[in-house]
Amino acid sequence: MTDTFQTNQPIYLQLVERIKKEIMRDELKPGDKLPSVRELAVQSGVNPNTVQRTYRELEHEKIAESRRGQGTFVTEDSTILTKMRESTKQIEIERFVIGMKEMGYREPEIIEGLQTFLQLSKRGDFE
Amino acid sequence: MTDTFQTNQPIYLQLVERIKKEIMRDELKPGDKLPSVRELAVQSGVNPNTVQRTYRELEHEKIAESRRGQGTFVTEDSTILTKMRESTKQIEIERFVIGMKEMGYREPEIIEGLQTFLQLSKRGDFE
Amino acid sequence: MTDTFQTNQPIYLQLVERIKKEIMRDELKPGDKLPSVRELAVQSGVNPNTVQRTYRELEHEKIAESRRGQGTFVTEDSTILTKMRESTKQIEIERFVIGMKEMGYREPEIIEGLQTFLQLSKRGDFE
Amino acid sequence: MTDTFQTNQPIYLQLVERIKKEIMRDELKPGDKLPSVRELAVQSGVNPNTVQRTYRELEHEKIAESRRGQGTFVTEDSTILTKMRESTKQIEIERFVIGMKEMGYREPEIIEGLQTFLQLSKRGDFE
DNA sequence: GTGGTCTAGACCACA
DNA sequence: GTGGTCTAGACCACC
Repeated sequence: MTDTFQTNQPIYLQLVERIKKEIMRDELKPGDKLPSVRELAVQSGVNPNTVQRTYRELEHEKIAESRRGQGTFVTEDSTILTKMRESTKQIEIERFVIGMKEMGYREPEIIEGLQTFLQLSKRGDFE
Repeated sequence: MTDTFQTNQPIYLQLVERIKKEIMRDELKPGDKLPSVRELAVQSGVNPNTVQRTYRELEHEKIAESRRGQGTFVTEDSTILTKMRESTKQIEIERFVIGMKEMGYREPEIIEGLQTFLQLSKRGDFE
Repeated sequence: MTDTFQTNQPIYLQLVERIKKEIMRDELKPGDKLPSVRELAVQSGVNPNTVQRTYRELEHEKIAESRRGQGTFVTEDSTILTKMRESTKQIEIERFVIGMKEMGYREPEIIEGLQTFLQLSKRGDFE
Repeated sequence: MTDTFQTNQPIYLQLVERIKKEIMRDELKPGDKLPSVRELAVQSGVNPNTVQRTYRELEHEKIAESRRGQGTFVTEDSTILTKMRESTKQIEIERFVIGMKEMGYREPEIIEGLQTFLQLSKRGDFE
């Protein structure tokens, strides 16, 4: 099954994001084995080098750990993972609020806009 | 005065964003003249080519128009500008919500997180 | 001029080390431009991708900064560089002492062995 | 009891180092029997193949010898062991000094840095 | 089987 | 010209 990727962001970063989110959603837990480089490459319709780079990036961020001859694993250190989830949340919120304010919206408008959107999306497109 | 730019996003896009936001905040109004390419280039400490590309992009989105020998101007057509403001808002909200949900947060948590952040930022760091 | 590399360590890391040491010896100063990827590749007789990886690693450690279309530069932030020099020194010393102690040497023997070596190397092989 | 290993160096080499150091500290003496492959494997939480390779390496360096059906033993030839101790010491010292010089430190600074470190570690963290 | 490195060569985006 | 990404394919080291 070949995945689809956006063109504006590097594939390896899109893979990083995807895996991070799987971790944050608890679909991947501390110590879990990630698919092998070659396996994910085939799965995603991507060159193994690209997956390597993905895993290397995750390792650099201490989110995963590669053991030669064994595989790549989600870190056992769950505090790193909860920190990641929390900081990603904060960054996401901050970016959103600052963006909205730079567009001239004030706080009540921001909250209202958000709630309106949530209402609409409830009976509609996605969960 | 040299501005600072992020390294991960093209400078010309950062300039586009900046100008769009000035328009959305009504600091630039329909028909207003933008600085000349050379002027903005010097001001921002950027290559004139980069500013050229910025203006080209704004033109392409019908937000600005160049008049030969006169300069570049914010479009007179204010409906385009209000549309832009509205759609940017929607996109921003949608991206935020989807991002949060992909991290496993549910709607009440999203709203709560946002309000907590607004509370904290009220007595604090930035406006 | 093709360089020679050891076989036990990846080339890209050997390049990283070399550049770090040039910085620590003040042969490269804050803000200096590094050779272009392609240039260093030719100089070192190595594939450009390998140099890319070198620069990417340096960037990850905040020691260098790449600007697309312009080049790769030693960071302007000299505190990072002095910190690097100091911590590398400490690590080197610690690794040495621990290694010697694990071999059963005691402190006076370590210092004596070092001084003997320095004496010998003074009238001899290298500076 | 599972040991911990660094990820950047092969496990079998880390085991080699560990055993060599036990010999150099006289905790293992000429003729002593090393643990069986299976025993060390379980002890260290490592694949038996990896221990095999460790012993093969030690044999190759003439530091240990395997006797079919009996086990693996530290060599009786104590001259090999003293030579190893001496050459390892020299290599360690040389690597240290060269490293420091490549960082731009001069001889007096090297000695001073070392002594400072020894002072600090005396009243402190480890023996 | 696993991950890690490297090359050759292509194409893109930016300044 | 600069850096950045990706592919194809090879070879190595480890478990």
